[in-house]
Amino acid sequence: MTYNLLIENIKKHIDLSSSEADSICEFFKLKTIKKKEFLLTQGTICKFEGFVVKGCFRTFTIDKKGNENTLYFAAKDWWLMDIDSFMNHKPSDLNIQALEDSEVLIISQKDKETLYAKIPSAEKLFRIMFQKSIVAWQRRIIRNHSLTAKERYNHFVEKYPKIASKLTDRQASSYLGITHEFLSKIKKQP
Amino acid sequence: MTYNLLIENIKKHIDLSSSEADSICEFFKLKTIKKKEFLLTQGTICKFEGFVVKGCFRTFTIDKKGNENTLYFAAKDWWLMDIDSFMNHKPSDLNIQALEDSEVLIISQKDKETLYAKIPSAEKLFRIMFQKSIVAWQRRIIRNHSLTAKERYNHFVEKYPKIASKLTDRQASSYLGITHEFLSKIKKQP
DNA sequence: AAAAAAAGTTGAACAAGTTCAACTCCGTAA
DNA sequence: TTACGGAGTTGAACTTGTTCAACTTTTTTT
Repeated sequence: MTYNLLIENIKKHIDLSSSEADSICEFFKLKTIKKKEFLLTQGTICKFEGFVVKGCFRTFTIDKKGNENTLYFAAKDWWLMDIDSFMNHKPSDLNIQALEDSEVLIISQKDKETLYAKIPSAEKLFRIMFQKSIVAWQRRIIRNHSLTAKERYNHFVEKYPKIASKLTDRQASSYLGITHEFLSKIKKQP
Repeated sequence: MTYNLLIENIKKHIDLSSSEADSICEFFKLKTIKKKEFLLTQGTICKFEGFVVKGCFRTFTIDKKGNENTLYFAAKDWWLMDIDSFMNHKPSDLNIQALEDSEVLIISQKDKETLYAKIPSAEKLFRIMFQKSIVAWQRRIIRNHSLTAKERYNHFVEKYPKIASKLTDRQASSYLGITHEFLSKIKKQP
């Protein structure tokens, strides 16, 4: 069953009775999406939170200079949303695009509120998930400031080999914050 | 009273009865710290979470190359901690140093657990605070990738004028991810 | 008030990363 | 099969930011 992955993911963060697990799962609906299609586009309001069960996504923004900037990739077992747009009901700065045929468990904004209200441990679950997420963002800032582009590339490939293997160089470079031409040159270095 | 600032801060995030507010405040103790003293040093475990009521702090790490890297500044009305060390009871990578004589409301690791257990809305409070924090970290990543050093400097000074005015150029540059020499050159540009 | 230490400035040489243009390679649509 | 568009590669010129060293100014310590 496709909900097992979600339950296992939740159990990494908090202890959960199986009845609670089932109640949580009831709020999520499976959504199928094809390669290159968008789950969210810049300018629209993000009305969902998603958990990837199959495939891979890229979350990126296009800045004033027209450059694509990838915030993160989300493969199987990752969560997915524009947290700012979702929380504040405001137009998103982000695009979320499927890199391959994918499946996501989706919970709507409204259902998320109900989930928090009805299942007390949900607050704790997401509080802990968000804490862990902050740690990851902080580490990325430090890496961006203290490592060279080549060191960042090596770190990325070592830490996320499965995701890295699915990407074009252009996609990887937009995550690392460099041009694709420079990534090409980096990869040739000894 | 010094707890008013904390209560007002909390009310920005969730609705709170005055009895709940008082209960939360009871967990926090005032700590005074002098300029240049450390609230946390790299290698020790962060056993507290803090809320600044007076003064200003700098949270930074020293990398393998010996460079200081500032993760954030925290002035009055800001929260302060090494979230990774606090959460996982592991040695911190961060230093937290007072930039001037300061006062912080401190809650211990243990009391934080008790707070979550005894006051149900605390989970929601910190869940929401962490959400907002993630948005800020994500925006900083995007800025680091899409803006030049000069643009990042201008943004910083415009967005946090009070903090910026308290800093030496060296401290500001270590936040922006550039050398202090280059910041000096940037500031002279027209 | 003097001395010491830390912070800021400047210039020259250098390294890291970008831009642009030309070319190649590959998958896929016609 | 062709041709077309997207992805990767490469080189030359360029821009951004670093390094190091010397110097000045400000702050802190004694």
